[in-house]
Amino acid sequence: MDKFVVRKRKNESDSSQNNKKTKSQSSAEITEQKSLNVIFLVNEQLEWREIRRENLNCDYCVLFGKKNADRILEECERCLSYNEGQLAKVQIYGKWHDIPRKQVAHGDEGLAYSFSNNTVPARPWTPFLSAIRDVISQKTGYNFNFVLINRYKDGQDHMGEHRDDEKDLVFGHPIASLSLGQSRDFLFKHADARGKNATRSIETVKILLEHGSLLMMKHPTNVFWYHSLPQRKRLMNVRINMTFRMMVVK
DNA sequence: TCGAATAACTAAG
DNA sequence: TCTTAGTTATTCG
Repeated sequence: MDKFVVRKRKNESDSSQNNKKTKSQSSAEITEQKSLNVIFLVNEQLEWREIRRENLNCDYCVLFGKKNADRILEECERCLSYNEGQLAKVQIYGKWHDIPRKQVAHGDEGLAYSFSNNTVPARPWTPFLSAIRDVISQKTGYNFNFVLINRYKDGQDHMGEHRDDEKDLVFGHPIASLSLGQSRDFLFKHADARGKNATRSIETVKILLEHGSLLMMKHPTNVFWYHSLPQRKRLMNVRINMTFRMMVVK
C-alpha cells in the first residue's frame, strides 16, 4: 500500500545512473499521494547554480515551488517524529549535551548513523520519505539508501562545523540536501583555514538555503571543507532539512 | 556616525 | 556535530 507513487514519463530512461545532468532539465516528474490528494510537482525548469572553489563542488537549485514545498513541510510536521533521550545527545570532551535541534534518521534496514560517541539506528522508510527520495533520484541521477532529517525550530537551533563521517558513506557519492521552511545561511569553511592553526587564508563560502531548495554536495567537497548552520537569532520560523546519503552496507 | 545587538571567533572543558 | 565565556567584528536602526 505504497501511498506515494512516482510516475515516470513514458519516454524517460530508467537508467538513472547515466543521467548526471547539472544544467536545466525540462521534464516535470510527478509524484502523487492519492489518499491526501497531494501532488509533488517539481519546478519544470531547474536553474542549477554551480558553486565551485578549490575542491568544493556543489550544485544548488530550487526544486519545489512554494506551494509544493509548503505542502511537503506541512506533511513533515504532521507525520515525522524525532529521536529523544540518549539518541538526541552528543558527547564532546567527555561531556554529554542535547543537540541544539531535533534529529531522526530513516533508511534501508540495518543502517545507522554515528556521530560523537552516539549511534542512531535508521527507522524504516515511510511512503512519504521514499517518494521524496525517488523524486530527488530522478532529478539528479543518484540513488540514496539513507536520510538524516534535522529540524531547526527557529534561529536559535543550529549545527556546528563538521564534515560528514567519511567511513560510513560510500566514497565519492554525493549528498543531497533538501531544505524546507525558514531560509538559513549555510557556511563552508576549508579545513586549512580553520581555527588558530590555519595554514592558509581561504574565504568562507556562504549559501542561503531556501524553502524547497536542493543542494548537491559532490565529491570532493566533504573531504576538504567543513560545513555548519550558524545561529540566526532574529529568525523565528521552523526549518527542516533532509540530507539523503548513500551509506556503506556492512 | 553612533551605539546596541548580535554574529564571529577563540579557548577550554 | 556540544556549551560557556571573553573578545572582536559586523549589522542595523
